[in-house]
Amino acid sequence: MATKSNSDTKTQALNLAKGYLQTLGFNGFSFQTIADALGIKKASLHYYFASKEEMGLAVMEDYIEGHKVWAKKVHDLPSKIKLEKLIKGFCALSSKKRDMICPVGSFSSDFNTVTPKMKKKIKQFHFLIRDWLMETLEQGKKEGTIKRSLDTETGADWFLSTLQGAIQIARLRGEQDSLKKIVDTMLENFHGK
Amino acid sequence: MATKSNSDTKTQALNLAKGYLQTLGFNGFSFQTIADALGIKKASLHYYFASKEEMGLAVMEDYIEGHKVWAKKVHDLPSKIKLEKLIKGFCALSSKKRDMICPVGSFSSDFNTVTPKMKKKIKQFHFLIRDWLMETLEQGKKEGTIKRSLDTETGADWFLSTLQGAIQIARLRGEQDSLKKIVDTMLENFHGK
DNA sequence: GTCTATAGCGGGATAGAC
DNA sequence: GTCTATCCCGCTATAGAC
Repeated sequence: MATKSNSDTKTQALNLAKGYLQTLGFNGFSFQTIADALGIKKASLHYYFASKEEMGLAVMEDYIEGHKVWAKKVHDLPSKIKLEKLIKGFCALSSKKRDMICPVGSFSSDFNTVTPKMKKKIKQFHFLIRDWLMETLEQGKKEGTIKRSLDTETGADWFLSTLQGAIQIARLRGEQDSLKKIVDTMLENFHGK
Repeated sequence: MATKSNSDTKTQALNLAKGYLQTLGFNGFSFQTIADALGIKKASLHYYFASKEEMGLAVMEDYIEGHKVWAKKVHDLPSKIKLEKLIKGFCALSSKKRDMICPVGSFSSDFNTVTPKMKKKIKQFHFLIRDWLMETLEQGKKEGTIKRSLDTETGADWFLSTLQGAIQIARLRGEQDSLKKIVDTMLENFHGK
């Protein structure tokens, strides 16, 4: 309560939007959905967000800022721990009854239906994570926990593809065991001399 | 023209639906979209498909039958070639201007918005491919092209996750180089003693 | 800041003529 | 088999009262 209230309507709406985005996709929820959850009328939401696109952009911006804050927090940790923490974040999404997928992945099918501005923001978030992953893999190579033979760029892309795909497949199946096994196997393959 | 015409309206509609599914997602196209492409009215499509759900089910059934036919065709080939052919199929989706993603992946964000029957069909298709992959990895182990140390189940899941994620990321970025590099790196990791 | 009311569109779906 | 016409619904968005 020192800085910003977490319970003001705009913040609540934003958080609800993030949840719905990751469970139903951007086209799977509406102002009505959020308004119902908040107990207000959908027209009232336009006071905070002029359009759904604007809300979508705010949501993506929130993810971007969130990652930046998180990245600072883990900055001094060893690569191995950082990667584990990133994965834990992904796995938490799909755990028991949350039924969420990765924000970037949630746009996978809707991607061709959103505005150019939205596309740009989604890409921006994707590349932010990718850059962080590349740095972290480089760090791991220096620390001797990541194979030097693994190309950093391809490694980061493979890592992201695997996580994004595995979390979707886990939800499709309604289980999380596969996700954990895939991730463990991937890490074993990335680790080494 | 011996068996079934490929140009009858129902078949054309089905093929259009498959294309739109993989580019726009299931909720991203409508009867109107297909009707426009065919040059008929949307009401006429209800003559072939009672509902959109029924059309969706027919689309998934078509993928399932298509895979079964394909699997028979490649049945006697070595594992290594089979895997390459499967991957080639995936990569062809995203190549130049097709802009498609994998059918299963196209439901990733829409999954929680479709009917139980649809969910079941999507799962059925997913497990069909997965079973085929597991068999093919086993075959590869016998033929000495796939590492024996790789758990078959986890390997198949990892393979699928990677492909599904990588093709989505390639489309997001508007390039295909990453997809090729990821796939090559994955195959290198799967191959071995 | 939240409301009611309404406009305009596009979706799925049906009835019935041709 | 394809058409017109129509229905009902949910969506985004706006205007203006409170």
